[in-house]
Amino acid sequence: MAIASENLTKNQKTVLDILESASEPLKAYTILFDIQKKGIKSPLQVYRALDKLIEIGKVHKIESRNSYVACKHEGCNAKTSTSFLICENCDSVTELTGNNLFSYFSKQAEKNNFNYKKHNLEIFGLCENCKLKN
Amino acid sequence: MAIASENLTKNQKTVLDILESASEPLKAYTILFDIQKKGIKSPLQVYRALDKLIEIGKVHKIESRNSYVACKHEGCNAKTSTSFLICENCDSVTELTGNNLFSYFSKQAEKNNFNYKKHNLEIFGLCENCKLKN
DNA sequence: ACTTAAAATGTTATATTATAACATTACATT
DNA sequence: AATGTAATGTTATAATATAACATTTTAAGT
Repeated sequence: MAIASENLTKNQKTVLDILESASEPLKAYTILFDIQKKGIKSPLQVYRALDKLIEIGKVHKIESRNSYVACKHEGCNAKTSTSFLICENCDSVTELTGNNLFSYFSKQAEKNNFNYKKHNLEIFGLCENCKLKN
Repeated sequence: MAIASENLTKNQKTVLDILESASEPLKAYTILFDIQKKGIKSPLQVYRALDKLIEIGKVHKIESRNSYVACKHEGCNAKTSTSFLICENCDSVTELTGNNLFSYFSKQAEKNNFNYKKHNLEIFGLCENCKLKN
């Protein structure tokens, strides 16, 4: 059975909480420093919680920034594939959904006789807010 | 004026050479160990060469693997955006080109009122060779 | 309830990836 | 030759992530 957020362990909940209350992606050591009062003392405890949360799809990693973000989509199937819009000005991140991405990438891969399994897409630019300001 | 490969410096040439002769992406410290006989002694020398090569578009970074690959496209405009097919079995990497990716991502971004600047796409799966073997 | 296997934890140490700081050298353009 | 920019060399250190191992918690079956 899939693991729901209800039966997360203490450490996992602690890490997920801080990611969910953050408006931007957080780095592992930022998470660590922020929750040391809650009994988490070592990097490994953070990384282990992150690994689990990523595995069940509640958290995604932004590879180009070594940072982590909570998934806001209820039934997000991004356990494997992820697609983000990343603002270069304010570092905010929006997750793209929709299977059109999946089918588009499958096709691109097929053209090269490549068997698509999953993907990671990071689009950089300016978010709506920052577009207006500049 | 754009910097062509002819006027690369010694360190830059050394690093580019090893990347071009590799069949897979290489990690920075792998590069370092492989070229210590050529006078490069410190990580920083490798990273500086990589930075320059990336800047001029001769090398791209595979973010999810912290590794670097030489660009095989003559007039590659991927100084900013990159798109890869990455084989999970043999770690080989193929770079995708074509502006259809650009226009597709622009559209995806626009749907979210996001001003597209560049992207990084990593598609994971099985390359043609490994598909046949499995 | 007891057993047991799997998962999670706590802890210390260490590996891996990348940059800071600063003095020096090469080199193209005046 | 003078000058400014880029590149280099070197040492130290920052930032990111995992190894190893002993212990505890949890969940599932009997």
